[in-house]
Amino acid sequence: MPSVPQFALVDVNNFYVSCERVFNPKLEGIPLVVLSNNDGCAVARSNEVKSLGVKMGTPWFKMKHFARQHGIVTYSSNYSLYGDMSNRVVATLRTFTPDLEVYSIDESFLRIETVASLYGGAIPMGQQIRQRIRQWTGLPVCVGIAPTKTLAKFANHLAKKHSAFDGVCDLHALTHPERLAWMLRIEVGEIWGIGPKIAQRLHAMGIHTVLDLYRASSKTMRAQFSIVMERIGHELHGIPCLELEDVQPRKQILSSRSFGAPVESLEALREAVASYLATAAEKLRRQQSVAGAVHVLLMTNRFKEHEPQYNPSITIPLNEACDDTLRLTAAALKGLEAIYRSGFYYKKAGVILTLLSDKAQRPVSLFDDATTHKKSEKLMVTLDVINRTFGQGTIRSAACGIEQPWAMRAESRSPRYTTRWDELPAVQ
DNA sequence: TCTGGGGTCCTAGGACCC
DNA sequence: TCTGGGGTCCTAGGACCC
Repeated sequence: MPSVPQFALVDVNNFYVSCERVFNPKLEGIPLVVLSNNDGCAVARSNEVKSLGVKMGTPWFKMKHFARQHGIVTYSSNYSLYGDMSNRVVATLRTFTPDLEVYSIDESFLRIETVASLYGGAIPMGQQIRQRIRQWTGLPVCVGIAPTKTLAKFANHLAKKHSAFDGVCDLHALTHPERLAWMLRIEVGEIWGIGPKIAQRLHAMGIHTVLDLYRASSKTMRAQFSIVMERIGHELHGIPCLELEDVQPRKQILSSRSFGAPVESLEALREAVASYLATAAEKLRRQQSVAGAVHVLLMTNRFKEHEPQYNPSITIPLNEACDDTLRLTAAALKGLEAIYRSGFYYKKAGVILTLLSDKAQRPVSLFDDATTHKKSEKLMVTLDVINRTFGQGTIRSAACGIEQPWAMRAESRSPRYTTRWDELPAVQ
């Protein structure tokens, strides 16, 4: 049995952009961006857009003119579609091995050392993964393979950026001098866990490339930075410090949105907070947790420096932890009323469910009323089933409002092709 | 006019205890 | 003039990820 671990990182290329192209092949080869919520920033860019020099996170209003000049096509984000496509990719990966960690909406880590030989080795297995995902979902992926997760991320970066790898880079297959040569070519900030701040400090210490970091003393790194950096150092040397992780229930659940236009009135804020809370509570029940407290926050527009700023927040503890939307809504609105001040233009509101615990182990308080409990239980199950079947918000509390004039902008969202019967793609 | 949303982990520092 | 030592717990803030 091989004793060296082999991690494979499978990552969809330009995920949101690729999802749009699956259902609209005319977009192939055309410069394309997908915008964040509220049509705020560019969060996904096709290769054509990347080579035009548009950076990740560029505010849309700043690039609108440039986009028109270069024929860039834009879409609002369509999370129903991306979430569903993501599930299909993961289901496809599970046909290769159950030993898998879903790391993000478009990335999964696999342990492949025990199964790679079934496919004729790691690289042929990587190629079959690419081929099968392309055939079953229409999405392009790249695969990085290495003895640690950090190196697998690095290998994936190489597979993406250098066509010589044909979409699959296995670091085991390179000689030691070849690996060092690649490390010399890549900037240290590309390494998983090295963000802009730490990259800057590393530069100041004369560490510019991955190779520089690879050669730095782990003692110095531990002293200058934290245990996280020491771990990165070990991982770069092929000593695994990170294992595949099981899905853990969230420790907090946040739901927040910027408004389509500034909001002043308490009434509108009440609707928004109630709506966000409904989303968060649905996620809470899905992971079978109960919340012990509700945190509510408001924000004014931080980019308008001349306008008065006010960013209050408050935590409302609950007498007993629960997952009931109506009771959580009451707590959230109580919090909102406590922090609301008139005379400000609010840009964003949010709720965070915290002090989460396993519902099955929920402590029963002295004042627990079994009848009320059962009713709430039934009501929430019914609510979730209806909303899952007929679409989010089909049944909601009256506090969420009807017109919702504060709702975010999404001016060019594609149809939810795979999750709504009335938006199925038509074939001509 | 227009600038996203949802997470985790680590550390430092303060409160508090004996 | 001169004011201990050792521990835990909690929180806020900062860093990172996608």
